[in-house]
Amino acid sequence: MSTLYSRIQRDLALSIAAGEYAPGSRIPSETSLAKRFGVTRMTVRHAVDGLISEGLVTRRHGSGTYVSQRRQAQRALNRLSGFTEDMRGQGRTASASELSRSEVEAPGPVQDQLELQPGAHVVVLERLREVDGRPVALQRVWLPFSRVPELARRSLDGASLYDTLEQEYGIRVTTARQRITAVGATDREAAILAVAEGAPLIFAERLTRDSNNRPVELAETWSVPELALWVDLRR
Amino acid sequence: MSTLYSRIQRDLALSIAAGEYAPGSRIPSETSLAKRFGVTRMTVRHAVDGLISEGLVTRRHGSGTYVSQRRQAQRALNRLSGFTEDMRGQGRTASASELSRSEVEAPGPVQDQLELQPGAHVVVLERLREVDGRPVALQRVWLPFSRVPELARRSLDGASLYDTLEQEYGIRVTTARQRITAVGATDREAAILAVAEGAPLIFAERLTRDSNNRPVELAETWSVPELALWVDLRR
DNA sequence: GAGTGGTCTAGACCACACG
DNA sequence: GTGTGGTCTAGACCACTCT
Repeated sequence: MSTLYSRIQRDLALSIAAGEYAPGSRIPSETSLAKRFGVTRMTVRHAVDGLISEGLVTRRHGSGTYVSQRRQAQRALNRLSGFTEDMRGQGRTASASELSRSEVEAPGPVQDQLELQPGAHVVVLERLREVDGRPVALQRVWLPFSRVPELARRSLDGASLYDTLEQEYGIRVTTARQRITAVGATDREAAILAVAEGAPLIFAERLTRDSNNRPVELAETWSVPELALWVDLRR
Repeated sequence: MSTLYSRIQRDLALSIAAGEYAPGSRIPSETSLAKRFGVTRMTVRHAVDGLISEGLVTRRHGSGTYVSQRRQAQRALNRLSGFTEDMRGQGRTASASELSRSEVEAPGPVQDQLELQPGAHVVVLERLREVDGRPVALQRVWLPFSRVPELARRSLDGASLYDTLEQEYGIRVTTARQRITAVGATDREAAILAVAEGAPLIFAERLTRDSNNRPVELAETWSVPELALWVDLRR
């Protein structure tokens, strides 16, 4: 983790967040950054590549590398990342509180998507996500009980789910397929997220897989519209 | 365009498409590919980086680089493509009818996003998208008038906007940033899309750029929830 | 012309997976 | 241990932008 390029990437990201490099302005050239950090230009390029995939800067051939315009709190879709990680990258404070935690027999659709045997059990977590103190998303996560039995009992307490999966179970999530649509808030969702009943919400359903391509997690997320998603596309 | 890495990337992509490297199997190591193509490993890595962002392969540290499963679907989903093209890829019949077409002074936010001078004019197109005969999306597109003056007068008549831009104006769209959220239908949107007023809609705002990174098109799309979006993610 | 990013070389050592 | 990808060096030349 503590590679040179990732530290340079973080340093630059912090400078941008601190306003040292303003939106629309040019960051120092790759050559000068290489000199400043005492590395080669290739290493600086690797770091800047990371900033680009974060959406923080864009390159212009022959001209320079420019800080992107300020965005609202948004979730990047290009990378599979945890919620907390995402918000931190945008200079925001994210927290999570656990609403419920249980172990149940997998409902049909969940069983299908997680590729479980009939009757298999799942751990169900419900978490409320907050950004800068305001509730922004309600999340329901289904995990195969056989792979993470302890999670049925122990609270995550705001810890990153992906970190926990990796550190305690050796499960590394690598890919996901996400479906995104719009729904009207039910009375329960409205109450939890402090919006009107029927108000539009972003609904995302994500099936995450590990490095062996086995399903790890089915996550359903209801987000307020302010927490827009964004994605960069190439032709 | 004919850089070494892009040719190697294309060669490998063709080999995968031809089934020479089957899904789930390992492609040759970077060292051996470097030898085969007569380049350094860094150049091969650049090519493989491209295959990864296309979703064609995944790397596993210490193990190898493997051809992804479900590759056709991934390609279609993570690529910048037109609406008609998108629907065709899902086996559906898409059509478009033009609701309005005009030339106006760019409103402030549009001017900002398209990076226009104050007072610059834009062409505004409104189209209704239909799939299998049902209205599914209302689209409003803003284009800099100075770049596509004739579009203010001539109907597209269902022709692909991207094809028209490329063939008649030599503008090749290459990248886009898309923001996705949920909104409630206004009375006009409700009437056009045949949903209730206030019903949840998917709202996507897309800024498309050409190969010089200059803004080409700002597109706003209101879609019915049935027209969900799919995205594949990698960590 | 000067400065910027885009590509590429020819090596090196490290971290990880697997038999 | 061997082979794989991950990182990094110290240069070089080219393509593009801006003035």
